[in-house]
Amino acid sequence: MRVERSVPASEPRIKRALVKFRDVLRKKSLRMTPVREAIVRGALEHTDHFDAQKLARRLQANGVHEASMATVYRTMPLLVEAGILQQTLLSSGEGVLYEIAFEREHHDHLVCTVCGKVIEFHFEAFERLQKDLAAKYDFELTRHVHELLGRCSSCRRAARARA
Amino acid sequence: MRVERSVPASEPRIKRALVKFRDVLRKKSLRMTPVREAIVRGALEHTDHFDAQKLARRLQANGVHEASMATVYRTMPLLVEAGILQQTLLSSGEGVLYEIAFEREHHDHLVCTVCGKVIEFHFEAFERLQKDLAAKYDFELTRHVHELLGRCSSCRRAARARA
DNA sequence: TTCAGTGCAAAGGATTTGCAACACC
DNA sequence: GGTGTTGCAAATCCTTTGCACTGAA
Repeated sequence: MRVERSVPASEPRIKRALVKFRDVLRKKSLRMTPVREAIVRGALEHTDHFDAQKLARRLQANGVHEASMATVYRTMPLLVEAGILQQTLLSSGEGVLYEIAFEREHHDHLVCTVCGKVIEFHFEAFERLQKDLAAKYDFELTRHVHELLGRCSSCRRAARARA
Repeated sequence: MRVERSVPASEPRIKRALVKFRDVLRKKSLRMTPVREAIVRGALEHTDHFDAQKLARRLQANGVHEASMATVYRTMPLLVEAGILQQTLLSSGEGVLYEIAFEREHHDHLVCTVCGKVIEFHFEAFERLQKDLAAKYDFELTRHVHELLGRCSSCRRAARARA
C-alpha cells in the first residue's frame, strides 16, 4: 500500500501538462490560448482539492485579470478530459471538487467527517477485486469512486476526552 | 456475493418505516404530521434512485396537494437520518440522488456510463478490506461510497457492431 | 397553549448560456 | 479569414430561507 502527497507542479511538469493539453485540444479542433494556459498553470498550483470558484479566485489573485468565471467553468471539463484534473471527494457535499490527476498515480480517499482530514491511499487489493467484479458482470471498467468516511484517530481521542 | 433488486414497499413495511420515523422525530422533539407521512409513503414507492424534485412530483401526481417543494427539501435530511433513505450515485453528476435504505442490506453500485444501467452488488471482500484499511489508519469507519463505472456488456457489444 | 410545520414567494448560489467583440490557426 | 474563444450579463436550476398562518402534542 502506498500513501502519497501532492506537491506543487514544477515548471517542467507544467510544460508537459501544457503539451498534453494542446494535444487534446488539437484533436477536438479547439485552440490553445493564453487564458487556457493560465488556467492550466493555476490549476497545477493547487496541492489539494479545489472547485472552479477557488481556481478562478486564485487566477484573479495572480494576475488580477486572467480568466472570467465563465471561462474557468468552460475549461474545467477540458482539463478533466485531458487528464490534468479529475473530480474528487464526491461525498463531501461541497459541490464539485477537483484535484490534480496529471502525472499522479491513482488513489482513493479516506476522509474524516469531523475535522475534514483527507488521507490518500492506494490499495492494490481493491483494484484487483474491482477488476474481478467487473469481469463477473462483463463490464469494461473505466473508473471508480471509492471514498471511506469516518472519524480519524485524533478526533476519536478528542471525543473520548470530552466524555 | 449478492445482487439484490428493490421492490415497492408493502403496507406493513411502510408501517414499520413510519414507526421508525416517528421515533427519530420524537427524539428530536419534532412532530409527525400528515405531510411527513405522505412524504415517507411517497419515498417508499420508489424502487430506483430519485431526487427531491422527482419525489415532489410524484406526491403532486398522487394527491395534487401533498407537499410543497420546500417541505420535501426540508424532510429529506430527516429521512436520511432515520435510515429510510440514503444518498446514492454521487458520481452520476445528476445532483443529489436518493434510494431506499429502510430494511435493505448495504450495497454498492456498478454503473454503465453509456446506457445508465445500474447494478447493485454486495461483495464481502470489499467490506473486509475496507475495515482493514480503516484499522491501519486508526479510523472509525461510518460509511463509504463505492461506485464502479464502465460500459456494460450490451453497450460494448453495440459499440463493436457499430465499428 | 405552545412550539413546530407548512406553503409561498423571495433569496441564494453555483453553473450555464446568448451575444458581440476578439484572436488563434 | 473563418472558427473558436472570451467576458459580461442575463438566465437557469436547485435548494434554502423568511414569514405569517396552521396544527400537533
